[in-house]
Amino acid sequence: MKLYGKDTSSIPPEWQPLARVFSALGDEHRQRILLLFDKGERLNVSQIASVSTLARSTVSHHLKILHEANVLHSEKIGKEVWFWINRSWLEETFGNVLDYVQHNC
Amino acid sequence: MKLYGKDTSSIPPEWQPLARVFSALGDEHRQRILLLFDKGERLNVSQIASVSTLARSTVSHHLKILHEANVLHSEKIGKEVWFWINRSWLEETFGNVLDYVQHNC
DNA sequence: TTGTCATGTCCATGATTTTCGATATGTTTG
DNA sequence: CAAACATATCGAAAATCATGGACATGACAA
Repeated sequence: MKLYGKDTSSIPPEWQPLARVFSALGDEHRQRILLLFDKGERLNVSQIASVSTLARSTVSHHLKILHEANVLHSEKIGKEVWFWINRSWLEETFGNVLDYVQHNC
Repeated sequence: MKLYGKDTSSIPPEWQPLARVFSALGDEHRQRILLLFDKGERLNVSQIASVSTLARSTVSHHLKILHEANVLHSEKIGKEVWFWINRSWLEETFGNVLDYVQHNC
């Protein structure tokens, strides 16, 4: 059994950024938001909110979580904030997970 | 913008098993439990509970969620229930995700 | 059969997260 | 500058989830 520290109360530091991605994606609304993006597309908050059943402020909250987990990039241009998928981070993250599974499971 | 249905209130059916994996892994205690397993190792509930700060019934609860998400296999042998990582499912799942990211993001 | 052990389930409490409306901030436009 | 707009943040209510103790079940051992 692999133990990091004396018990299971904490995640090894190198797994923490990854753990954040999973937590961010562990919500149906956020999963659904991600699936909205076409390849390379950028969407602003209004566009996302307009196809959502949620209030605008709630969408904003979910976008913040996705952004903090590095899943989405964002850039403010004028009044609007544009979001797009952080492809390289997701590739790296899931590449590492797949690697881990293949070599350690 | 890719829309499944009229709004963002549901996940396309083909994504649902995957969404369940993310939800299951979106919790630190469950992430930590997974990291316990050595390559090919099987662990029973007592072993996992003994290195956890959580009560046995709570560990049981988390194991159930991981099992329902297909992340863990389980088999009852005598009094004990043994759990092990569903490697092939995780490989397939994260392989698909990586593929999706590489071709659609 | 009785006792013990490993685990699961139920229930009530507490903690966390989600949610929306109101308000605040910063930007463009008239 | 004032109005209109896009978004973020705050705060409180609602919903969901995690948690542990008590009890139930099922297996083995005496």
